[in-house]
Amino acid sequence: MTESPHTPPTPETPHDQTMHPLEAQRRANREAAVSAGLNPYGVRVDGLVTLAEAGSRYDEGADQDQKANGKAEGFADRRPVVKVAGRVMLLRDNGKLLWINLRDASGDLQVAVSQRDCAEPGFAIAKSIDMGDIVVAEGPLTKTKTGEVTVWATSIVPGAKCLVPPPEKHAGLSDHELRYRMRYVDMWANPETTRVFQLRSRIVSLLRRLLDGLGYMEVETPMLQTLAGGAAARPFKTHMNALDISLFMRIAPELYLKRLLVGGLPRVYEINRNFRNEGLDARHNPEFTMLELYHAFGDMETVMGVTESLTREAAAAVAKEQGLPHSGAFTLPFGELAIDYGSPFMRVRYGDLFERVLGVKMSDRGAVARLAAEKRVKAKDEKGIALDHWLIVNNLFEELAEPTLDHARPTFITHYPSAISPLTRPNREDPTVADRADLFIGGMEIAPHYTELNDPDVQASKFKEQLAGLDDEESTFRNFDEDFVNALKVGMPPAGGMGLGIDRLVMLLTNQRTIRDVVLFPLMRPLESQQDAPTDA
RNA sequence: GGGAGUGUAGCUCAGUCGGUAGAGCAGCGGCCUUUUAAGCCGUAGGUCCAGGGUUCGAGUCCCUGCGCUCCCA
Repeated sequence: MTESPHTPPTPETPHDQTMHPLEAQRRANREAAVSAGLNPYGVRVDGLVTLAEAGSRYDEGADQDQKANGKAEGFADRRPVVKVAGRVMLLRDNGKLLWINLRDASGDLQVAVSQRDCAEPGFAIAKSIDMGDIVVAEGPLTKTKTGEVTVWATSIVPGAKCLVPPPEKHAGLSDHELRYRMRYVDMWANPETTRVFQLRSRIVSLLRRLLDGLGYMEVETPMLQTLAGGAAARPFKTHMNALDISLFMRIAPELYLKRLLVGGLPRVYEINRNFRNEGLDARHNPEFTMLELYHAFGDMETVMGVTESLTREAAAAVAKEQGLPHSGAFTLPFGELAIDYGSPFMRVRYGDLFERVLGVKMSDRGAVARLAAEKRVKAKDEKGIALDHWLIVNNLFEELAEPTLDHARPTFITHYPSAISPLTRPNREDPTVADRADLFIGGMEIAPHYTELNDPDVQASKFKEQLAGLDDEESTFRNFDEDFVNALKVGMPPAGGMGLGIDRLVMLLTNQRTIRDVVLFPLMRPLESQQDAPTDA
């Protein structure tokens, strides 16, 4: 990669040999603060208000009064005085009057620095400011003749020097790679980025508040696990020196949360990171956030109700925040869709949808085989061996039936075939279908729901079946969880369980098309200069 | 894993048929006390992702690799 101010210097490339001229210039400009006796990196400042708050304190009457009578003998200026800090986004230097547009996480505000009204060294500091610097300004609020609320500075002090040239001032930072690698620039160059993460934070705290109100207790279970259970995914493996054992980053908290039901907690949830050592695309980041919850003496229906109300409440909060309708059949935009979160979520049985779209019963082996051939849906594995009937059914379902769902209506698909839900409890009335329901919104799978298996003997045999089907590679990280089966032997109450993908939910509610836009620091391939030296392990 | 696109100044982007590397913003030197992407005059800034090939000549064409983006599995 070519040398640029955006390439962090490494020990092997000292500053003085690689410094970009634009950085050198900014270092020189930094000296203005030093020679004025100020620290270019600032000091503690008390009494700051956000830029949005400062702007809202503008007093029209006091401003008019000042403009009319300001020069009169003994006139008292009643304009509110504010102290603000922000990053310099725009800078217009008219010689003896400078216009500075500041930005913070709350918004933007203009500051005027007049040689006549700003005490030294403030004016000298203002003259040395570079775009991207953080400055602190204080002064009364006024409106310019074009009507813009402005802090008329009586003092300016440095907050922090920006030695790296900021992005272009109108086009901003649009290069996706740079945006993700330098989120700390993206966040102020593109205020929309900060807004998404503010919403994400509010959504997650609302979910916690709602769950707490419903009597669920938040818990934290191991992220480092000796067995990577609870889902079918490849784990990240690490090593613990003290005990000289292998550990896995968890792929799901499920088996620990269920142990807590055995321990007597009636309703538990965890909102935390899972890690899966798999692909990386618009909907997958190797670490992602999941809300997983369990409800003792509930079932699939119980937790479906919880998911529906959590989703609706979160959507309503986002809609309200944006000044959109948030009751009745209200919607939020997602790409081209207007997703209806207000109406009751749709429900469709897997088998009914299959039959309606494909015209044959999923249990009709002959018809399914003919249909797979006709529709050219995968019916053989890599070795050319015919797939199991139910796998063909699922391929047909995922390719042809699932896409026909109305993406603008959140929909639960229920009654999955037991044959493709190996770890799930079979339905009491019809054991060929499983007590499992998946919520789909906007074409994305958001949350699976289960009536949990709590018979230790059934669980043990399902573990064994699963292990028998593993290839050599899978066998290296999957194992029989004796202790979990032992917990079930102690006795787990019947329960409903649910797992809600927080990143995908946030994507939907904030109208972002990729998971990288809702994860603050998405995983990126490291730059060569930032790679760790190879280790022995 | 497959396909498509893309990589040029700090940033955002042009670069025609293969013929001297371009613009805007940012920067630097001036002027300017009500600007809104301020304006005006002047000025500097390049490993065209990397390596190889074709050619008198490659940012441009070909090959290989790498990064990133999008789509598909």
